[in-house]
Parts: sequence; structure tokens; C-alpha cells
Amino acid sequence: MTSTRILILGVLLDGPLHGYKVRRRLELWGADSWASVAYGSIYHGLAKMADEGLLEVVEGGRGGKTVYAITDDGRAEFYHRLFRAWMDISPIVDPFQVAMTFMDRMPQAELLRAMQARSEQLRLTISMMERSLGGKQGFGAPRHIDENLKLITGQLRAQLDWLDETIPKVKAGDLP
Amino acid sequence: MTSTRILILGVLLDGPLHGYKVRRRLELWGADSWASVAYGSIYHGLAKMADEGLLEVVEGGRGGKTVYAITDDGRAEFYHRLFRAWMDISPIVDPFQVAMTFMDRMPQAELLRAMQARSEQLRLTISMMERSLGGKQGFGAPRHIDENLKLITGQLRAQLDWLDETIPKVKAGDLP
DNA sequence: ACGCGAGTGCTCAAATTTGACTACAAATTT
DNA sequence: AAATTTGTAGTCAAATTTGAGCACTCGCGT
Repeated sequence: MTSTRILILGVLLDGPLHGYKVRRRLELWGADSWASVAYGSIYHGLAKMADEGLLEVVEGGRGGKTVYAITDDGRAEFYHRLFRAWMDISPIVDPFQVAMTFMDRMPQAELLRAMQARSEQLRLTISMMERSLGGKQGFGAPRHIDENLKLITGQLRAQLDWLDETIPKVKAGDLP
Repeated sequence: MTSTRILILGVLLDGPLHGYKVRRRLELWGADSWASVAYGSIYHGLAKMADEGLLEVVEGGRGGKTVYAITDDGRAEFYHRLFRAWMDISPIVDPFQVAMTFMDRMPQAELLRAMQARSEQLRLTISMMERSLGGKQGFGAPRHIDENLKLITGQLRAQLDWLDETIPKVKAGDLP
């Protein structure tokens, strides 16, 4: 997503790092489960932002690791984006929503099977996430990262509730 | 998102259309609020999929409108993607989640203001969405599209609950 | 002292997304 | 009837994302 930039800037706030370390840090924070930043995007983002003066190359270059540091412009950009992200209520884009849109294209029996399977799967995922709460406290990940997990499970639970509410309607033929 | 393809295929399921009509249909379904398909992506997607044999050009070309129809391969692709989307529990990617990650970078007072403002804003958005339930029944949009709205409001409500639960913790200094 | 798997660190081409901008037609204003 | 707005239809360059693959290092078992 476009969260790439803010994530990179945020990671560099604490000190210069090279691409791989940035990725590691994000993984430590569990960012792979609530953002989705591909390897390449990090390197692209670093290079691009260096170009724009938000970062500067501190060390290396030619072949070896390239270490980037955040500049004052970068800090300003970070806070600007952070503020925007807090204010904007952007639609949550979820492939599942898209699937729902086409619920009327599936035979009822198959639809029901899919819904039930998803409901099961959600229960598992949620309890797995809840069990992992506090698990990352060990090394480097700040405590408030858990809040992220909590918010996600809350949202998944909302999806689960919707499913459990809607399955009977489909059974009864009220939907789709 | 990568939902572009499934959305386009899904729209064409009912008959051949040209790019602009596809966009219109998606807007009618309110897709702009739960997916995010930019104009250009539609035209790109159409051309690409035609290239791959999932669609075929039915009419026009050179300058005027180009009408696309779904092929059998396209239908197969659609159902395949639909199935995957029902099964996968992919992380919901939300810029707000990203902002949360950096809650420890904001001065407490500002953080609180932001949280409260967002909470307010969410309440408004939710009640607005709830009022618009059933509003699109009028023309062409299938009834089950409302379910989409319901799921979204559920998820927003989960976010609201999280905020209302977390604000006191921040006030008390337990977080971040 | 050699091979091999795991970890580190990055590159690159291809795919996709973005949204400002063009162009013309129909409807509305003035 | 000219002028302006709104709607229809699409193009294009630039930005970004994706993920397979490359190159190197290090520890470890044989």
C-alpha cells in the first residue's frame, strides 16, 4: 500500500538503517499481518525518498549495503502523513468484501459451505491471534504493538458476527 | 487492489460492456466505498485480460468505445478467484493501523485529541452509512449489496469500540 | 576442509495503479 | 443562440508494487 512510505520513515526515526534491517524491523512489529510491504517496495521507497531529500545516504553505495538516515524534511513528511492517517476514515479494502458482492453468483449450497468454512476459519484465526498477544514483548517490539493485534481481532470478530448473522438468512432463502 | 480483475469479470458476467459502463456499474454498487478501483485500472484490466483471452473485444476499437465480453476462460477465472477470496483470510490493510503503530511518536495531548476526533468522526460515518441502508435498492443494485454496507459498519464499529476502550488507557498513561 | 542449508542483503523486469488530462456530446444557463 | 456546465469515454506517463532470483557469508556436521 501507500503505507510503505510512512512505515519506512517511521522505522528510520530511531536511527539510520539499511534496507534489510528496515524489513526486519517491520517483521518484528508484525507488519506483515496488518500491512503488506513487499521486499522490493522497501528498496524502491528508500531510493525514491533519498532522491526527494526525505532521506540521505549515510554509508556505502557501490555494491555493499546502503544505509539511509532520515532528514528534517523526512521527519516533517512523516508527521504530516501520520496526521493524515489519523484523520482519514478511508474505506477498508478487503478482498472478502469483493467476494461477498458476488454471493448471488454461487449456488446456494456452495455459498453456505463457503460461509460456514470461513466462519470456522475465522474462529481459529481469532483465537490464534489472541493467544499471541503479548508474545512479541520479548525483543524490541513496543508494547503498544499489541493494540494493533487487538484492533484486528476486533475487526475479524465483526466479520464473524456478520457471517453468523447472515448464514441463517441464506438458509432461509432471504438472501441473496 | 488486485480485486480489480474479479470486479471487472463479475460485472461482465451479465453481458458485454465498455470501460465506462463498467465503472458506472461499480459505482452503482457503491464499490468506491469498499474497494478502490481507479479509472485507469479498469481500462488496463480490460485490455490485459483481453490479451490473455479472459475477455474478447466484441465491438469497436480504433478510437470509439471498445466493448468487451467475458469468455469461458474468463468465467472460469472468475469462479476460481471468487472461491479463493471466500477462503482466504487476508489481513485487512488499513492506513489507520499504520498510524496506530506510531502512536508513541505523538505527544500525549495530541494523540488524545486525534483519538477523540476520530471517534467522533467514526460515529458520524457509521450513522450515515446506516441511514443509507436500502437506499440503493432503487435501480439495478441487487439487495445483497446492503450486506456489504452492514459488514463495513460492523468493522467500523469495532474500530470505534477499540478507540473508546483505549482512550482511557492513554489518559491514564498506561499507553503508549 | 568441504558441502549445504539458513540467513543476509539486494536487484530487476514485469505487472499494476494512479489520477490528471483530453475530447466531444448533451443539457442548461444566460 | 452563444456560453457554460455536466456527462460520457478514454489515454497516458509516472509512480508503485511484486516476488522470483542472485550473490555472499556463516555455522555446522561429516
